[in-house]
Amino acid sequence: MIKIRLSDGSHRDFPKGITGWEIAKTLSTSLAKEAVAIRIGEELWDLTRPIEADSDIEVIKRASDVGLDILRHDAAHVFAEAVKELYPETQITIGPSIQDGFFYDLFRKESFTPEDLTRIEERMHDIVNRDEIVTREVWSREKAIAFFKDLGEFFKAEIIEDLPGTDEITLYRQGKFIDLCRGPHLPSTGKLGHAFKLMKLAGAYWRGDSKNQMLQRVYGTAWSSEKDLQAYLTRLEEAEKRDHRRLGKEMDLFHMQEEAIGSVFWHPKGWTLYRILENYIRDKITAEGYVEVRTPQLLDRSLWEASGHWGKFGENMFIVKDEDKTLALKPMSCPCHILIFRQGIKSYRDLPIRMAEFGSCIRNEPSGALQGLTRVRSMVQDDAHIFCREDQIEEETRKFCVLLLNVYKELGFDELTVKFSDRPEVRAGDDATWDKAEAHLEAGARASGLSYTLNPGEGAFYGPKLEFVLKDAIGRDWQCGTLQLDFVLPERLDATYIGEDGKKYRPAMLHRAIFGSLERFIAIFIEHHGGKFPLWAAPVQAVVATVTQEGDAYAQKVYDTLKAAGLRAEIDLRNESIKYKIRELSLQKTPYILVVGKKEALEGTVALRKLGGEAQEVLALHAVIDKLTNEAIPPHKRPNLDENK
RNA sequence: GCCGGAUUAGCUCAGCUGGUAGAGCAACUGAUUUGUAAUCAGUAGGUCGCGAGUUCGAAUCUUGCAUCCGGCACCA
Repeated sequence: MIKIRLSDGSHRDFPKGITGWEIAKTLSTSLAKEAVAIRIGEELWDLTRPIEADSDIEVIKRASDVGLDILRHDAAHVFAEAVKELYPETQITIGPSIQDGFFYDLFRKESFTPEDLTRIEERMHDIVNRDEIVTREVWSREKAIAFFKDLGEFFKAEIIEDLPGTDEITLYRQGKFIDLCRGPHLPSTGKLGHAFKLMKLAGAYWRGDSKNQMLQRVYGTAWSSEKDLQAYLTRLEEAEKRDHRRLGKEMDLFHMQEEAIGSVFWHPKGWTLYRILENYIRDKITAEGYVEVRTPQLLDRSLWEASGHWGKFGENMFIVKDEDKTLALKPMSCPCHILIFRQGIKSYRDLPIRMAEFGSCIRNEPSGALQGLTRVRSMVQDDAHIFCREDQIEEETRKFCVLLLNVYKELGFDELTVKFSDRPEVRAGDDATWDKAEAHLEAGARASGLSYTLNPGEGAFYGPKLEFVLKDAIGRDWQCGTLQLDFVLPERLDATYIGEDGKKYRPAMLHRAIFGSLERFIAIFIEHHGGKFPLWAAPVQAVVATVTQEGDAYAQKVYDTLKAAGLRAEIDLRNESIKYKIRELSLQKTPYILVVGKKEALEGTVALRKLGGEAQEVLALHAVIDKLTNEAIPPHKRPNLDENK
């Protein structure tokens, strides 16, 4: 007999060699049904693997995070089995579980078509129905390598060859299919169920390296129940409805076209939104002691060579020839800000200097990277560089973090994660400089009280960075803000200040942005709100709509009053039914519709209808103005009741 | 840049195996003067992304290019 301690703390004795599944069955039949694996100590085991010694175990249920992960991995195996049955000439490579599902990378001369995916998916359902027993086998490394080479699975053989350490590897067999895998897996393919779907076909490089062979990647989604699968598909549809490219067109905010790929044509409403957000952030940084500058867009090659950008990003810069000169469109503003800093002599008393610019930057992004407003070639950064003494780094870092958190919160983003990215392989500056920079930035991050995760090797070429990732209304992560500590550029471009002792010193430079690029941030802002902007940011805040032409004169008066109160209003006098106008204006996501007819004209009132609201409110005109102007105050100009105490 | 898919009226889309283009909405004109998410009727609108080829004949087949979409790689 062996002693098993369960996750609720209770102990039970079981015969040696009992399996996790058998234990689950003794606990309850429903638990056994839900079980997909067990956790034994730190390891995850198959349900059918015999337990030989005293252990702590926990039954993993299919709907749990770990359970789903296992389920999705099983889906990947069933997928691979289906592929090998239908297209035996295919080599299978890796097939991990990922968020919401799994993928599998395949190598085959012919391309898979969407029709092939349908066929494969059908076969997957067959395999689940066959309920093939899944067994775990332990092989020697040599045997496994030889086996896969013999099968013609050269990618698999290469994976095994590169596995570190152990001489033994595990394989899982189901039906005629056998795959390398650490496991655990479900006891049989039937346990997977049918809540999966193949989603898309894509290309992916072998081992993630663009120098390698391109493989065919198939993405699938898999869930513990049909209901969860449906919920997921519904979530995708909802995400599609708030896609900024779609809303940009529907709400007439902007467009893009072939003649200017990667650049935006802002329409009046979109540009209004743009200016609102730009002015908002301008107000915020001005209050924090930033000064704003504007620097050139076309700069000589020699500057970019000196800064190091030419060497690292030369290929991604647009070059302009002028007689015997070579100029580049600026891809970023930092060298320019150093050039301003260098004008005149700076004293230690002048620091910190927080120099901001809404810098128009142009980068030749790879064509395949372009994506709506989120990845463009022509963008504006809410960029600023803080020149400071070494002993000011911590405080400046802390201040920036506070500002950034406040901005995100005011704009409706409540959840934030932070990543600390340290030195990349290809970098400028010596190791001692990097040691110092990383230590300072970490201290600053700690001083701000933020918790962060390490993102190794992802720093900029001139310094380590903090990356701020916000979560939108439907749970997607977006990296927007950044704070980068740089000792390298001030050195390369020779920025100095005079210290207390009259000697020259190098300032430290903090590169920082809250939005990142205005274009990208606006895309996120649109998607986060699904086009239903808070009143202060809505390009059109209110539309006066008449019931009949009898109301025209009064409607005009209401409209004039709104405009005089500084509201962004429009008027709809068209000869259409009020039903029609409301429908159209609602689809345009107009925050407020002010319906006026004969009755309102007589009484000097307005029937106020809020977007998304069922009921309307009949108010006196002045009351409507009060209500709207009050609601339209931007968050940073709103009196903060907590602080007024 | 790489892999796959798409590109038809202002928008959303239909057009099977090749016989030379269609709907809804929008626009325009007229009627209607309407009370909270589509009033009715009529009119007009397209070298089917661009170029080449096959064919008696190409939106449809082949091919090159461009852009977009989904990934991969990249992201100062």
